[in-house]
Amino acid sequence: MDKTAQKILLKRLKLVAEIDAEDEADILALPVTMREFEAGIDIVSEGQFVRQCCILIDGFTHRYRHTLEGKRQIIAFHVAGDIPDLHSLHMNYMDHSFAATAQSRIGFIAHDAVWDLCVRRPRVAAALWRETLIDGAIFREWIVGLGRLSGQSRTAHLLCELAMRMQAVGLAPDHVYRLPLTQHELADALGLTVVTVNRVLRDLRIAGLVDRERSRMAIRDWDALARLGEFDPRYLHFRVPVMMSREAGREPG
Amino acid sequence: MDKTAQKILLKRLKLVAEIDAEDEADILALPVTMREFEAGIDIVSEGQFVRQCCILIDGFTHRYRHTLEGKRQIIAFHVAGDIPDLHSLHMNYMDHSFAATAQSRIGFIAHDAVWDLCVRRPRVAAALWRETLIDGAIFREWIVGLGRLSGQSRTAHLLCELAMRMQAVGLAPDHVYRLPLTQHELADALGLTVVTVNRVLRDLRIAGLVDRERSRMAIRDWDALARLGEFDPRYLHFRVPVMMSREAGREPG
DNA sequence: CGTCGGCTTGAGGTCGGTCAACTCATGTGG
DNA sequence: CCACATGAGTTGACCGACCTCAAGCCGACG
Repeated sequence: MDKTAQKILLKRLKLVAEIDAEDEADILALPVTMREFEAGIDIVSEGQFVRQCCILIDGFTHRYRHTLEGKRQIIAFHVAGDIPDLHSLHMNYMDHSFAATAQSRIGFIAHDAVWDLCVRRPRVAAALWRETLIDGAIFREWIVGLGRLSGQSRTAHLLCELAMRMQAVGLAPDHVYRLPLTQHELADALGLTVVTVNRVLRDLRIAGLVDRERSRMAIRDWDALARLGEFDPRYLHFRVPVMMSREAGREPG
Repeated sequence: MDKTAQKILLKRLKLVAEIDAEDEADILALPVTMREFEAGIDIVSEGQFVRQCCILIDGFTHRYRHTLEGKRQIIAFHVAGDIPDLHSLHMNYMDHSFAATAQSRIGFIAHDAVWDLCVRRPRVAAALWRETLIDGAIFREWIVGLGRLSGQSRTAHLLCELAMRMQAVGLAPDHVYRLPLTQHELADALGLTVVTVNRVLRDLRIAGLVDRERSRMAIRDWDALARLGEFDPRYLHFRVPVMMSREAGREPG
């Protein structure tokens, strides 16, 4: 049996906490059901009561809500290894929706199995708890951005955040990564409109900070972009600091 | 020895999870150190590495960050019973500050003691985890508001949220509660300026929705305010639904 | 009784929204 | 192979919610 999902989960949990051999065995033994979702499809919808968690194997997903006026606000983006609805383990009413941004493979793990694991392996429980706390730390950062930063800065911040999170799972070599988002989706995450996002991206491109074509995003001047976005990666609470400035990140030799 | 802090914690945890007699005994046995803080004083500051959690006994506190421009964004408000920095149990680097809005009594509990409790009492660990998840759910709600609602709606939403959270701990009878916030602090929470907040509050008062004088906040028309703020309390994930509309909330007889 | 912090209000500016048109790449069917 | 539709991106013109600046007000307090 293919253990892709379990291995990705394991790798992620090792990134946020200490995991020993016994923990590892139990994680690898988790029963996971795989499913594929096309872009734009809801994986879990607001209002549902769920009995399983999702782990993103590959692809790109987001969480969102609509206002009564029909405006959409994207609350979070998720990349491979993320467990976007882990919170449902404790609050199984979904107060927002979770959808595939691009085609995505999702592993489903029954809450019962996760509970069981948490009871037997407190260290894993701690790691999962920590995962949800990092989720929360990212929310806080978005609040600061939405409340007090300009559209430009917010955009810069988001691009830095995604670059760093993708780099952590090996998906953003040289600050180049696949960002399968329309400008409309970016706008709904940044609290802006498509028109503004378009202009912001144009300005960032002209200033030589980023270079975007199709779903490929390239950060050309990390330091400048991070400065503009007031990006301080410590809020991501990686166990091992990740260096991103131009000078760093190259293997010695 | 006075067990005020432990009792408040116990009451709160019972609100979010099932707690049995043994759990209760261990919670009441937690060592807590009390301290008083004046309004405006940092209880924990950004950048610190902390080794204890805080529980708010009484008063009013908030969490905040500053942008490089010096603008402040308030990330959360906290009322009696809240554990504002519970996340520090797993991520002891503080990525934001935590301060007393009004004079407040705070109980400090060493992380070690909480860890110990979590290991011995998985049910309590689950309750605490759940607490942090509700914190996160509130962040999500704020993101939606900051990104996609008007200043008016955001303000209405915040006033509803605080009313309901205070009602849950018995501090908002008849939708009247103590809100010891300056308009400046409200503005920094809502992503607005003092001037705008002033005008929004005036309009809400004129429309007969709220009535505010000094630090006393009275919601006059809950239904209208909730509608304006698109306030759906399910995101607070109370175990027992709280009814707030005009018709409800009165004791029968 | 003067000062200070918070509240209130007016006048004018701006960032980002709205509306609308055009381009461009992709895909589909005749 | 072209006609056409579709969806994303791009740009201009105008508008409005909210910001900035500034002044006056009021109660608390020394």
